[in-house]
Amino acid sequence: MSTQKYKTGKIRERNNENILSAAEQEFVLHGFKGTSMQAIADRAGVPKANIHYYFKNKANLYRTLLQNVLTVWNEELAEISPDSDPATVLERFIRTKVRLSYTHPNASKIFAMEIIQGAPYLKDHISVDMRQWVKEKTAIFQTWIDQGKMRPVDPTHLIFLIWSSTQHYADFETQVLEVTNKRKYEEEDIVRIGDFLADLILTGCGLKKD
Amino acid sequence: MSTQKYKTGKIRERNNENILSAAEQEFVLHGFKGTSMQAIADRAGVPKANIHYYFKNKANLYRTLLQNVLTVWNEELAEISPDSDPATVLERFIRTKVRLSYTHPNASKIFAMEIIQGAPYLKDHISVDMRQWVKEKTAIFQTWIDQGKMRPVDPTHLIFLIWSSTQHYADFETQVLEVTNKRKYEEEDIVRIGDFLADLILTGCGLKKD
DNA sequence: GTCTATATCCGGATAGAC
DNA sequence: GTCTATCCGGATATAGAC
Repeated sequence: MSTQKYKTGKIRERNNENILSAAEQEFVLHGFKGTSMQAIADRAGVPKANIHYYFKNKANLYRTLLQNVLTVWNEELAEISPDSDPATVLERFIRTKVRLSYTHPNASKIFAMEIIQGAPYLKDHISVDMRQWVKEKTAIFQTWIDQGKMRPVDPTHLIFLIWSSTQHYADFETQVLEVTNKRKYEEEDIVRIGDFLADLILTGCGLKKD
Repeated sequence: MSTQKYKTGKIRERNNENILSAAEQEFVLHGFKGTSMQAIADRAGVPKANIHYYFKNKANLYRTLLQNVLTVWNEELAEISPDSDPATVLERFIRTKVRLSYTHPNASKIFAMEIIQGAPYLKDHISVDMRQWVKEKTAIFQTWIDQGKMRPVDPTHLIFLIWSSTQHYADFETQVLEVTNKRKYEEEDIVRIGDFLADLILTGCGLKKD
């Protein structure tokens, strides 16, 4: 800082972003242990030693990325109130998660691999924050069920269903694109996926007219 | 073979199984690149050099495991005929996949990580066999829709929904157990999950009475 | 703050004794 | 067929010149 030669850390900021972006891609491709600092450095276009200077070590860099994932998801997922209309809330929830799979596929993939491998860096977050989040949301779903506003489906598994079916389009992108013979998702694909999932799940919950 | 000292490869067979089982666990925990042959050897209780003697190299061992996954899935997933009852077929498909997530969680996890990382070893299988499998099944779903036997939902995305929602209980086992505050799945959990998914998806497809 | 050079250790794979 | 010893490239991390 005292010897800062450039205008207010602009270079540092850019380097930071480059490194985080490069790390994200490498961690998706090879997992935490399988990713080398050298590969991240090469992709980011900086010397390997700089990454250690910025992030201390590999685990710290990885934790920063995981934290970013959780932040994005928290910011985008609107609040749910028991007074809201169930169909509206569920549909917006589903469509938001589908869109996040489209806009932040790597975030979803890193999170998925972390969980699959036993959540060594996220176990605390899951057993505290995430459990609390699910508890609050299922309570609201349950009041709707008690009021006869929706079919009596298990609220916890409903959340798992929405999580899994939406994140699938990010995590299993390769499989989806190969099976449907596409090169990449288009805006219209995302709309159609949202249409399909909202329609089927809302119908399954007894929240559709027809 | 010529210098075989033990009864007809019994030891070799046991070693093979030990190595495969150990490798499965290590690959789930650390991914392909992140897994070391030494760790597999330690877990299997054999010298590292033996694994190279049995499987030549790491990629070969990994490919063997992937092949086992595909074999298990193919064996267990019953055939679907257009003359069958849609509700019966879909419910059996869902419950079979839920049970496979319970009985073979590591198989599902290795497959999931392989796909998330871009399917470097399975791309061919996906773009040929899997695409063909989906093509056949969606054609059958479509005839049911044309005959008015089920609601007009997109058959391809219906398959993705069933895949994602069922495999979720294997791949995201850690998250599901932490959120629901359980130590491990019990037989009754599997039945309840099957009940929930069959009920919601069949209702969503218009295949339920009430 | 940045980057080169290096220390130290671990990776996959194999040679060769048994 | 089994296992010890070893090769050698690549891993994380840091020391120290600039």
